[in-house]
Amino acid sequence: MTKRELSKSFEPQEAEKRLYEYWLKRNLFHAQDESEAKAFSIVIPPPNVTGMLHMGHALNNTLQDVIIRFKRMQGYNTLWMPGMDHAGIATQNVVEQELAREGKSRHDLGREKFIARVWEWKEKYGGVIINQLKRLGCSCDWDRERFTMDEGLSKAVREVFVRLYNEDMIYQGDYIVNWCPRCHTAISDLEVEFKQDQSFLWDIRYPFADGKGEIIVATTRPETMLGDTAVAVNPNDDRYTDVVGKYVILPLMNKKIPIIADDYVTADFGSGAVKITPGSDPNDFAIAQRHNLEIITIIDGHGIINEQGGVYKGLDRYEARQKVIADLEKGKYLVKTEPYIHSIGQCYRCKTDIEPMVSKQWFVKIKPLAKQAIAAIVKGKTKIVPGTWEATYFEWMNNIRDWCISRQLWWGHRIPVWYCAGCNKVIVSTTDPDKCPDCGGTKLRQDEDVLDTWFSSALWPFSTLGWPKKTKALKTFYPTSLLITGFDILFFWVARMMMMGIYVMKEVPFKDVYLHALVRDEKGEKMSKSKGNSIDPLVMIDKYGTDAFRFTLTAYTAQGRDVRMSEERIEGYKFFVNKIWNAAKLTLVNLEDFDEKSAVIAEDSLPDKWIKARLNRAIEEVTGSLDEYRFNDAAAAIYRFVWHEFCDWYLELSKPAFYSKVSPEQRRATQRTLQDIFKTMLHLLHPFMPFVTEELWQVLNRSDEKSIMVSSFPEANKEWENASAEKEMELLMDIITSVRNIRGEMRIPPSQKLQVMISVPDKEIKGMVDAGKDYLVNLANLETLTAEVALVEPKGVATGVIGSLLVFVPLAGIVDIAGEKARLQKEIVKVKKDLEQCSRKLSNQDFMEKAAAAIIKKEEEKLKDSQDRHAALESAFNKLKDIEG
RNA sequence: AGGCAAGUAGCUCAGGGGGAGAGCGCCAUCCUGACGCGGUGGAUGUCCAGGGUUCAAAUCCCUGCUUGCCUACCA
Repeated sequence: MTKRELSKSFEPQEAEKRLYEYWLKRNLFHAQDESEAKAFSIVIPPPNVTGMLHMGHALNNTLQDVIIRFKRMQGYNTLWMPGMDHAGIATQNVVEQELAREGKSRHDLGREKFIARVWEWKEKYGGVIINQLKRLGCSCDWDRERFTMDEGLSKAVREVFVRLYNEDMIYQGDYIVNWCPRCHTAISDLEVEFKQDQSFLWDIRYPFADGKGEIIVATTRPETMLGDTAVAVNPNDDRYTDVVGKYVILPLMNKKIPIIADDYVTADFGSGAVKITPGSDPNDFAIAQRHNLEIITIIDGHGIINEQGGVYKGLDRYEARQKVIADLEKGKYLVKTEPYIHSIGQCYRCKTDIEPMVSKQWFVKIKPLAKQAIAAIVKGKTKIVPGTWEATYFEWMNNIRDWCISRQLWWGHRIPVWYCAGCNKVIVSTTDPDKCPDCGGTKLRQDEDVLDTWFSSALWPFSTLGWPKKTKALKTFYPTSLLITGFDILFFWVARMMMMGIYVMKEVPFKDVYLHALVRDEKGEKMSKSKGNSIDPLVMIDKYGTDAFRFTLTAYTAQGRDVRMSEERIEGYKFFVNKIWNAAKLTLVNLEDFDEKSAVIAEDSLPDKWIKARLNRAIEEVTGSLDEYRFNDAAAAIYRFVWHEFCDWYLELSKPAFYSKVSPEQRRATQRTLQDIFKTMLHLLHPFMPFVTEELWQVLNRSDEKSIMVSSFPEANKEWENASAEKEMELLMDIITSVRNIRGEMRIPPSQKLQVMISVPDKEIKGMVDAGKDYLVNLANLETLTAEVALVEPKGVATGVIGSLLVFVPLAGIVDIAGEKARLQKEIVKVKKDLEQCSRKLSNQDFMEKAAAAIIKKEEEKLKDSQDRHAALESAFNKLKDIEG
């Protein structure tokens, strides 16, 4: 037998690297395309290729890895599909900035060279996050790693686009879209963030064309008046019924525009009349379509006034505002200016104010897709956890608007549409055409736009598995079992995957969706670089080790709650890792001479039986909690077991088997239990703390298995259930705690061994106490212990009451009567409160008639217990009074 | 403007119709054979407020207050 030793403490930095490589080398993260085992699969929410690991990633991926390792150990053919997202705008920005430092723009390079440059950047710097995920211990099947821009996924994108197009689900048209003047692209409604802005509301006078009177309109964007093509009022607004159909003169532009009536206008806001600028406002655009109004675009893609803006041409939109206001004032058109708070749309990427702009874009008709995606949740084909999110999902899906999928970027999936220069034929094809199918012309021009990054992400659950090829992996792992992601991308991503999955695969993309909360700082504020309150996960990992960090995240993850990360708590769990390590050290020492093969083994001792029963319960709790994605409960259950049951009690209780004289058979029995329990505990801990458990398992393990991560997850063992051992042990623990309490309260030094007497109510209990004598003596630090049925209370003792059992601790020499009286008084007050509460209930007729029988019985037992306790305490108290005289 | 969630120990949070819990912190004590990153013991609560349902409410319902978030955005 080789002697196995552990270093003084666990060294995460060194071990984590070594063990991760060990797993990789043995290919343990790999899932089989085909297997007899049931499949379990998760696709990773692909991080941006430009991304760096932040707390959100750390939480998200820790939770995934916990479930993945749990399922893998349970014997599933487990796939965690990793990969990255090409992040159109973000990545293009990064490379453009790089070019800018060289004094160049992407236009200097041209499209092809620019894209080549982005790929170059990607190879060189992209995907830092993948290595960071490895440091988190993520057991992804890296052999399968995908990228949304790789060949296979690009093919999937084209395939889906063409299918949607052919089925009339994609259309192109001139519509008003959210335009980012800095990114120079359209973005979807979801990509606009609204920010409160302190601004003004300007009232402007529009004189009637016939020279008599005027109409006042209010606006937050005076510069857009240059493109006004109407003024609108509510059709039911009596003040204006006469003027509908008349014309006003648009100030500064000196142009006649009509007054129209539309329900959109609220009569009781402002003057009840609205200027209509279809080219610069989505609502106005809708009105223009209803009324066939002229649509004039006055602001170009850079946010500069164009030739339609007359003398204001060339001015930036904000400069134009100032000049328009000045000119209106000069012309006496400005009625008033009042401070006004309103919200303004900004680009979620660069925070530039959105400029609503009419342009030619591609859209997906979303309603039919949404309908099915709603039905799938209603029917329970996909379950969202926590369920409260389902309402949010329905709300959004029911009010969904067509999805603008074209982006005026270079980096992304170029739209697979070509235009024939010869006959203007529109060719939509999965492969690049070389000639026009109609006229045979070869002068073909591909659409300039690329697709929204989320378009490719929406296909992620099947595109990563090889679709459109009918791969074995697809068959085995689709629909995936679970998706774990933050609620913040419920619409961006989850909803769109649901729609696309159902549309393309005719099956939901995942059975369960677990939405976790955001990670905030201790004060509950969102972590951000600009606020300087963000905690870098990698710094935490360096400082406290991955296991402690992961355990913290898991322990924090209660359903529907934000995670308020505090470094102190991570430190606390580092101590937990250390505790496990030290328990392992003791275990190893105690197992040193363990002759596993020996057939001569005694029956389990009481602590052995007890710890097995407790472990059983812990297994059930951890498994049950993980099955329901109750991560915090799982973490709490295992923490409690390891620290407060195994370490605090079992290791102490088993010491006599190693330090005092017991039979070799008994020693072996305890060694066997110790080994079983410790190993099982490691298995139970592994999904949360992969590294330290592997390290310890390697030392402890004697089987041929390669790694704890492919060994089996514990299952509750019926033979280990033992309610009577739990009860018996509880009695002993109560006695020990009672003695310790007296010792502590009465200031009896720990070094002083005590001679304790116990009065037991009957022979059965006496039997239990006698049987547990060694444990009591050891853990309560006693010199002698005697137990007698109905022992009369001796003089000069402190009394502990456990039901009808009395513990007498002699206050040898240092009879602190006042102290003991105070202690008893405290207890008496407590028990009196219980007593009152209890008897009040039991004397309540309504309670006796209506409460459940079990509750009444419990209440009655409680009463008796309290009465016994009370009597015992009072008697002890009175006896002290007697002594005092 | 609507919607959702939450208000429980000094802090961070579990729990969820019948005896108020954990971790950290705090106090006292202990260099007991793995662990001071430890052991042992202890103190601490108008479970946001008000009303209702119930034999019984921290828990369910209503109202209000506070906070956070989401959706929409009316010039």
